[in-house]
Amino acid sequence: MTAETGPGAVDGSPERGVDGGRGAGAGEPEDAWGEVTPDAARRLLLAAVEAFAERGFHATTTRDIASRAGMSPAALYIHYRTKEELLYQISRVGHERSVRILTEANDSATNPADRLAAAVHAFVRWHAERHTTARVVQYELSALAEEHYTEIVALRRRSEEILRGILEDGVAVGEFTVADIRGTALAVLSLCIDVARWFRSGGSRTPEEIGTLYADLVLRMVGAPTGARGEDDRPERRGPADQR
Amino acid sequence: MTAETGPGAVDGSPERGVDGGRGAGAGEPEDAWGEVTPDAARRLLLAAVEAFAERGFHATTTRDIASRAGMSPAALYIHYRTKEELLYQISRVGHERSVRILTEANDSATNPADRLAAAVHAFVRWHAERHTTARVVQYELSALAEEHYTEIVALRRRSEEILRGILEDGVAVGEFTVADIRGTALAVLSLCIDVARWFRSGGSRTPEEIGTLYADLVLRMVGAPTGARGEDDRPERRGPADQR
DNA sequence: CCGCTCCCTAAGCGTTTGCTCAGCGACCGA
DNA sequence: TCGGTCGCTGAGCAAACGCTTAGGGAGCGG
Repeated sequence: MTAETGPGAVDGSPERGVDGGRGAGAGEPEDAWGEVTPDAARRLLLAAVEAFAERGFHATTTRDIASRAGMSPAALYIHYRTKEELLYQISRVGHERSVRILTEANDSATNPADRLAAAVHAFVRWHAERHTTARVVQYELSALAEEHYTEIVALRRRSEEILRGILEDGVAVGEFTVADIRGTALAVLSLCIDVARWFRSGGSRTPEEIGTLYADLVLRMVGAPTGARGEDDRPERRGPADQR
Repeated sequence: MTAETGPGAVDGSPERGVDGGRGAGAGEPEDAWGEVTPDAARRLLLAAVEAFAERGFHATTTRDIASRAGMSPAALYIHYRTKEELLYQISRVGHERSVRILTEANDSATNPADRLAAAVHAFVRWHAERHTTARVVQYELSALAEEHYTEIVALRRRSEEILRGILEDGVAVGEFTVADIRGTALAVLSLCIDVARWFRSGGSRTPEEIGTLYADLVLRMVGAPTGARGEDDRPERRGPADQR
């Protein structure tokens, strides 16, 4: 009666929630969480992301989240059953987004080198652009409840499999030279994820630039000929998504 | 009176504390913190490392730390003034160790490729071998008090400078091909550090193996010819920089 | 106008938190 | 034998925590 499963839009059918239907076309909402239905629930989610990223889940109080959203502490519990559910929604949506980014990049080309470059570029760019969200998504997993944790871990395994698949294909067709495919895939993923830890908005590099740098570094890591691909970075063009 | 600055051995002269005098020779104590003087203080430090690594600083209670060390909650405050001071000691000793590992590796050879390989190998190996400690050292910084935080950040900058220095030398003598030295140095450091996040003791790879893998990956990232693998030509063969 | 629903708040619940303090037993030089 | 120090404990304090509950006011169909 009070709050059965949190906000309807986020907890609804698997494809509803934040990122509508592959709206990559034109002006999609700048910040994620753009379509969480009760407006107050969206503000609370956004406030929680900021607070969790800044101080960590355990150091964040429900009073802090509520006041950032301009509400009383009790208002939180109208939209979410617990503080942990807030983290779970953030984590779930973020991981689904990660998997989708990798999947789309993987489908954007046929030869492994282009697929790998596109995947790393898009993945790294997301971690830099949305580093606040990504920090929570990637580094607060251990605060999830047991059931939620296992669900999220399954999504993470999907990401790892996609990346490993690209490396396997690349080795198979002779584009890559990799001795330890599984270890290298893990290292690449780790390299990309850690961007969320150190990236700051005021820095000298844009997310786009870091994406390009990292795509090049990773191609070198797998022994792909690097000089060949000059400016082939248009698997999907995007708007000027530079601000939140 | 009660506890002025914590345990004397840790807070003593800069070179005392945990890792005595370059005991690289034979059977040095397996765990770090081997020489923290009051035995109870060492047990508390060890307990804190475990607890912080497992649940994070904020989710760890002083009662949990004390009970892991087999003591009452009050005993903690005989050796440390606050819970944060425990974290500070762990962080400081860990970062000093990091800088020393990088410094020694940097001095272990003359040509940049060997220096880079040795640095990455040793740094990664430490993060895997002592992943419990390293996890606290690398991922709980934000819980430090302001004054302690700035002190630690200075140590981290030292690490970054050492690595950037190697890359600059390598580019200068033509061993490396790196467009963005600063960005690449950051990426390499990030790659190594993140080992502490995902490494588990039961895994299929030993710290030694991961160190070797990562040294190879990083040499590729900087465009250095990798001597060991495959049929690549050999400009200068690398010494046996495998041991430590 | 009524009466219902939906959001929201003020107040506060029971618990846990970091930390304190009086005191006690073991040890030790005299 | 004795007084003093050291390391530690049992009990507990004030504050902060996650979360609950009773109730109020704006909007709206009738």
